[in-house]
Amino acid sequence: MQDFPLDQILCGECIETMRSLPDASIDCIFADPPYNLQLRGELRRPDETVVDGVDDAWDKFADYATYDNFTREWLAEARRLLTKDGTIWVIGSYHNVFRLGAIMQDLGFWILNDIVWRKANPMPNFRGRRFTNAHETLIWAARGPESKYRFNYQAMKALNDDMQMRSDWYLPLCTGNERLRNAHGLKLHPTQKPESLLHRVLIASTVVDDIVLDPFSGSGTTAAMAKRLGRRFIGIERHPDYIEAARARVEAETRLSDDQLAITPAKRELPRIPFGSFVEQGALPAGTELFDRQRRLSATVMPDGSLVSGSHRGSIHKMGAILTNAPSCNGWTFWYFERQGEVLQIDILRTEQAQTPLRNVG
Amino acid sequence: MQDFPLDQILCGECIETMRSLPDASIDCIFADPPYNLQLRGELRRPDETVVDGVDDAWDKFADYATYDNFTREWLAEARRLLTKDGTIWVIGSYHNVFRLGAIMQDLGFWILNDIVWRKANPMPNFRGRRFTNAHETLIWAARGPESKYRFNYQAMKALNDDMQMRSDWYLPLCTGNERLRNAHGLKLHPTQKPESLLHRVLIASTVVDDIVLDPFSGSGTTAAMAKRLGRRFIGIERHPDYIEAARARVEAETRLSDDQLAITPAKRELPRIPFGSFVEQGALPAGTELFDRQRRLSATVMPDGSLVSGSHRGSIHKMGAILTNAPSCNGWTFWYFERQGEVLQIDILRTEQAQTPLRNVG
DNA sequence: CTGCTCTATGAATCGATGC
DNA sequence: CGCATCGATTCATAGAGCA
Repeated sequence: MQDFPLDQILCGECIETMRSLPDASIDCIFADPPYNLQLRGELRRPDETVVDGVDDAWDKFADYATYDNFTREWLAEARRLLTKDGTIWVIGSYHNVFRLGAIMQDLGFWILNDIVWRKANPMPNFRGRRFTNAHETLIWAARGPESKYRFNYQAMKALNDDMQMRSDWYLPLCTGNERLRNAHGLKLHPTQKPESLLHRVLIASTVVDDIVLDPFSGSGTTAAMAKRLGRRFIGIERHPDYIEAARARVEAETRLSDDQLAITPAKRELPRIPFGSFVEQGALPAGTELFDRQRRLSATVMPDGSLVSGSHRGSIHKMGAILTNAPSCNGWTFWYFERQGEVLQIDILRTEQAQTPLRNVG
Repeated sequence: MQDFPLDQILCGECIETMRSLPDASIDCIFADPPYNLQLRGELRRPDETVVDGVDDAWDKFADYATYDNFTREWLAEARRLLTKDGTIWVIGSYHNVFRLGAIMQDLGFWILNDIVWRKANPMPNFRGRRFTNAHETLIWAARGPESKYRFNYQAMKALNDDMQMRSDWYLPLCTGNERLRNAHGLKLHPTQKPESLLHRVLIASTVVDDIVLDPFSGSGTTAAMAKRLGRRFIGIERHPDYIEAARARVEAETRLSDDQLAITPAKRELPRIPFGSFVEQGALPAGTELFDRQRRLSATVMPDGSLVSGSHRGSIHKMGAILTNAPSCNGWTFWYFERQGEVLQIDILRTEQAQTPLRNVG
């Protein structure tokens, strides 16, 4: 893989260029494919040619078929490039998103969420004939149903005032200084995506040094945000104007420092501390009584870190499950103990330990 | 058309029963087809209670192809039944909505909007493995690109405090007293839709006496709201329990008077929470009498959130101004209503709401 | 009646690791 | 691969119950 084109915007056709990359080499894909259907009363094929004289149903179907074939081809390549546990984001509007989603399912992708980007400042509907088209849809999918995909749950929660991030995101359009412009001061690219959108996508589904591919790179928002957030990137784009602007944009971008890149870690990724170590260290000596929140159940701590209650003996988890007749139980949050007259959840021991330098484990 | 089954819930299979109806006989269709959820195991909340998921036989399909065939068949029938200028609403989630949309396009439907129903109180993601699935999608489509479809633009604008109604709608789930229950106090139907959703759909895309078809009638929300709003309806349902409950529900429903049903071109006004959203959600239902502090003036609430008094019609602000001969008026503090024998300023609705933010924007 | 706490529940594709 | 074990994880509402 010595010639793997990392941190570059490649010039070429999307499908052809993807074919030059090896299997299972990409951690995450963000794709903003052409919509190009039924705009301004004329239909366009993905290659930008105009479909003429289409007002019967057959021609329309023929045109959908052309779009579908193109879509199936690039999505199949995308799936080949993804690692086993990789995920893909595809953005679209009602013109094309239903075709995208159906083809993704047919190819074996496993949809995880559909995300609604609610635009803070959408263009109004000037003729008053429809609802203001105030959103676009992102499809987030794993390579397949068995993928152990990455989702930085705690980071998303932190981004949303410590509440679960929902599937509807309220973000402004890309305007003002963020919008790339040509020499005439006109917008360089018709559909430049806001950096905030890519920020959330990358923070949610990738980690530092992951490789991110954008097969329709355009103005380079994905590449720029990947660089800023310490991810590696590959962009594919065929228009020289866009490539030139995107390369300059990436060049001007600065990678944040490692400190700045740290996100709220998932608890399951923190070092595991066995309950027994607190018994060993005397924080919770053998013989201590534990009880549940309502103080209806109790158990005694044994020297090996197991609990005993009546004729039952087992781990903090197993004993919680047995005594409540539940299939499973998180003992850390189920059991309480008393310290200096205060009733405390045993999970507090792990929290306290994480803050003190005294660490024999992990 | 003498045997045309108006204002009835028909018992039968969806496709077969639709075949018995004549071409071009329906003005508007609302369809809530099976979602093909593909749930695998049991899901528990963090407190170990079990989530009552959708495990009914009607939602199980062998594979995508089977689901697609079913979808293509009923949608083809739906298109045959629609008048030339008729429109259809189809609701779904990411499990099925992409297949619905693509097949609709293939059949010749012309998508007008995709509407996002943002749920005010969705079920959280209990395992922290995805974004909270906090919305469902409605596809609104005309029979074809040449349809001169109906869109009550001014009514929608009036419902949204005189700003264009956007494609993202924020509405609560169907819970509490609105939810139909069986003899055991359990929910009768696993997916009963809120009345506020159908209220907005019908006010947006139909007029009084239009014929509305719901091929998956279920608990009868479409039929009930059609009756209340003076539309004619046909429901199709195959489960006897649902039919029985829906018929009783429709029977108990009252049609609003013609005065209350006239929707209007409204004028201007601004603020944060649209007055109309309280009408939609039933906090201040259409037909409610409002009056001023001294109870000298009064006006009636219309389904689109406007007020009518004598020959005057307008927003809560405009009507306050007109009736007092003032240049302007803050309708929120001018109008009062009665609730459980208590006289309350309508502004209290916003105060109550502030604790549970209900807005279409922001 | 009031105000507070407690409980129930909603269209849900909802583990990871080690033996 | 199967199986056992560890242990991570929830938000908005409505309504009941209680003081």
